[in-house]
Amino acid sequence: MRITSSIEYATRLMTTLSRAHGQAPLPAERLAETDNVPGDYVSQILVKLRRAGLVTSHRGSSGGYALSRPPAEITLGQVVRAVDGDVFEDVCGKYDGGAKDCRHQSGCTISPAWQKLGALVTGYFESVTLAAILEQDPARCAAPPAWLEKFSER
Amino acid sequence: MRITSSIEYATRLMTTLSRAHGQAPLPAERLAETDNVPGDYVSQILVKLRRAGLVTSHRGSSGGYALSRPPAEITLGQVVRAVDGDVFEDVCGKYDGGAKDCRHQSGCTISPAWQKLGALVTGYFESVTLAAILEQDPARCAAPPAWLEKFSER
DNA sequence: ACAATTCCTGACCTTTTTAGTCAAGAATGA
DNA sequence: TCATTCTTGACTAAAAAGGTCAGGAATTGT
Repeated sequence: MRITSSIEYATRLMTTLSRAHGQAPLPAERLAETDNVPGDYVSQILVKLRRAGLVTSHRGSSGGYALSRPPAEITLGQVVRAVDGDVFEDVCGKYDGGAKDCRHQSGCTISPAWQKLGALVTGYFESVTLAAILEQDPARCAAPPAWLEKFSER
Repeated sequence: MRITSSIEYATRLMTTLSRAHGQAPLPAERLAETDNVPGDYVSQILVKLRRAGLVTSHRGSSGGYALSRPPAEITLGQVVRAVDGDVFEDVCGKYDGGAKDCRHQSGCTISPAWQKLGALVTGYFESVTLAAILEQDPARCAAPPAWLEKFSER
């Protein structure tokens, strides 16, 4: 389980754009330098962000990209969905090993575990805004979530 | 972000082996049928599970695979690590866009977000045992984790 | 001892995804 | 009008995922 380059790049770009919010738009090339994103790749990512309505673009000299709304109103989840489609892909219906029906075998015993994981990841992504990323204190929220224990109860 | 086929298959196999715990070992072919895992692929996965010490194998007729310890002492995390190496891969040092140093740009602003996600996912995997998967009530633990809100505080 | 059963090892292959490049064109502002 | 900047979509290379195959070694039942 991993963060793809697109997501990593996109979040870098979005945090940089957050810092520049309210100021002049930043050209793609400038963003590529600042965030160390491969030159031509950055455009592809920015296009996806624009199509998702997260950034606006302006052509011509002194053009570039800017956030379409304040950093506090953009979540990591929106960024991830913009570039990768889904935050957490559904398992059901895949890996059926040739079976016609969904073979989440044995009455779908494990399906709830994936669903909970999906909800956990999705919930996290939705709860984190760009503003929070910029402002947060890294020391906060370090404690392990106590509610997780419930799952391992006998 | 998704569950790979190896992980899905491995967890199916492990739940089936959990049900058979204490009984005669199950041959790979039998497991393949039961869990709808492609015939020759199942052996590869079982080998990894064995090398990780999660299952034992016995050759010869009436041989097969069995859990090496009770279902309550095996976590999803152990299964995932057995087949895929890591539960959550580190982002730092990757996607540096040609830069020599780790370019988690701008003083590693986003790195804490990935680390928290990693801790969340890892914590979940470690908290879930095979016994819990078999015994749990799907209705439980459905509530969204309240502590997540802390991250989005302004 | 022998044959059937079952695991073991590692090479091999195909498909999909990831990651990135490139080029021609259209809009914009100075 | 000209330099700047975004737009579009095709293209490609490398890696990972997903799966297959074959020859060999151990074990058990007879």
